[in-house]
Amino acid sequence: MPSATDQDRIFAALANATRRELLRLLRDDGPQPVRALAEHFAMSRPSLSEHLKVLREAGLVSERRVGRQRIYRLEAAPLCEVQDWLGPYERFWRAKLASLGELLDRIPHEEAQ
Amino acid sequence: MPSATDQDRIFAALANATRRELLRLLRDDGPQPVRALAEHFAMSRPSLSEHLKVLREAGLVSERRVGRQRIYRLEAAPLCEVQDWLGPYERFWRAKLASLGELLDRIPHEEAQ
DNA sequence: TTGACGCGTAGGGAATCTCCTACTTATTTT
DNA sequence: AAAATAAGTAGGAGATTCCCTACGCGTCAA
Repeated sequence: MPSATDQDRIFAALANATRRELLRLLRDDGPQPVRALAEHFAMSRPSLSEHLKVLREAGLVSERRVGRQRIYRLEAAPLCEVQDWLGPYERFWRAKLASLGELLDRIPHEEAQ
Repeated sequence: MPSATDQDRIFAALANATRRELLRLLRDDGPQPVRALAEHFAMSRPSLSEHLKVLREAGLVSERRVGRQRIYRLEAAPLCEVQDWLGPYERFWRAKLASLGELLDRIPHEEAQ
């Protein structure tokens, strides 16, 4: 493949449970150095560094150096792009949920008889 | 790896431009047999079949046999799950866009001077 | 029934992913 | 200055991805 698009990089970054958990930690606990993040994983620290690199290259986190630490911070902008991509599909699952709703509405009626 | 979760399968399925384009075609042009889908790609048809398999295993498409054709249809429910996953991040990019908005609001003022 | 069609599966090759254990670099502490 | 700390990089093993060609299976047409 010639070159990955931004979208490719974003979706690929999200396609891994460790990386999604990293994003969640940065969201819920705020910016943190690598060491603090690493405490939540069984994985080796260098492996985690590489996951952070993937997130960085997708624009999902940013890094700022403080002494010998590197504080990682969540950058949610690329997720906005995911949201936008999702938009045109929304009516499809709304349609599904609506017809499920109708179905569920009918059950109590029948039980009431 | 022990076993991929539903989320893993969904995000991984979306992490490929060909598969996202397949979903778009099914969304915009409705349910279609493989042959019709294949016309939009330079790729070999068997390769496309495998992409469809990945989408099927993620629950993003369903298949129904009609004669010797298999009609694929978009199933958007898993995308609803993506939407839900995105929810807790929303306030982060809203915050970013808001402060960008303030910044942009200021420019015309300064130019008006 | 023979051949063409629509589609999936098998098997394989190149590239990429995900993990590891060293090792390097930069900074802080003693 | 030496040791310790924080984190990235190098290199490699094993699994997975993504593409291909060849082939098998079921269905329809001649």
